[in-house]
Amino acid sequence: MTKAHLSPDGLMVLDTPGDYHFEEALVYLNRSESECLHQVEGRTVYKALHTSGGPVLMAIGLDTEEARGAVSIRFRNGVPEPGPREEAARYVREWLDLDTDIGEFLALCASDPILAPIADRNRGLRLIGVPSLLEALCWTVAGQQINLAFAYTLKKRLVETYGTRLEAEGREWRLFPGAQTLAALEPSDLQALQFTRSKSETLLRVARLIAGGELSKEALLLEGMSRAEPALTSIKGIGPWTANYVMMRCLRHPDAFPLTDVGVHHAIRRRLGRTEKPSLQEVEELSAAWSPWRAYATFYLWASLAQDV
DNA sequence: ATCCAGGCTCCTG
DNA sequence: CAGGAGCATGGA
Repeated sequence: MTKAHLSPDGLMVLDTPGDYHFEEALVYLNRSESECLHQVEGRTVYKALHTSGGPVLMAIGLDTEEARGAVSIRFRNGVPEPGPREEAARYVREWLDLDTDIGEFLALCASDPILAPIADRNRGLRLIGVPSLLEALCWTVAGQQINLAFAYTLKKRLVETYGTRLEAEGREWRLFPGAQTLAALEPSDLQALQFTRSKSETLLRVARLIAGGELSKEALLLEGMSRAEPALTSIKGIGPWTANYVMMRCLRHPDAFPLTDVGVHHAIRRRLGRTEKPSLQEVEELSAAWSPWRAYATFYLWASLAQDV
């Protein structure tokens, strides 16, 4: 990965894998009308981000005319200093998964009866992440045992009530609330947004751990994935599904696997042409063949849910 | 209306 | 330890 630099006209072009599947990345990013932390317009994704130099608004191009075959960034509320610029570029690289060689995964898919047709149709799709640990945990806890539409509604309420905003281009852009802000709340504040009592307590627990420095992405990554899972599930309200979801989308462990995920079960059922969902034991057996790429298998299965494969 | 949704905790037996 | 109820609400 080479260092991204700013062209004289203000465009930052990021090295992008030659096989990157821009279209499906855009489809995934644009899957909910209620998404409030970024907005897709054509091949451009607008996203506000906190940096050490303050919030920035990015227009992120995915294979646009001004940067074919690449991901590019144009800053829309003033050009930040080199430091914050690099932070923004790093965020985008991680978010859009620009640095993973998925050759091995695709080879594995080729001989897998469940994944082969999905990989065929989505070849080159990368795992869109959630780089912020707080945001990833909040999103995942919010999404426990409810449909995705309602999960987006909850997230939107949380962001609109407690998040920060950035004014640019004549409108307001939302940023996820900071850990300190959430840590100062009471469970009833979140219950008012229709989080369940249990989810409210879990979110505040997580926010306080992060705000107090007892839980951090850096430490989890440093300790390694075999310790990250028990570290996460030791937090009340965070079970194996949530831990693996976060390991998959935030910690970027390529083999994380949310075994009990109903989306995964549904996708497998469809691929097998069944009417009944597979048993957990069957999911375990099938997914064993996807190791050490089970997180990518999961993401591809999710993508297939919105498609006719 | 009824069932299920990108689960987790707690309580049985 | 495995199995099941309760949670709490929105969509289809």
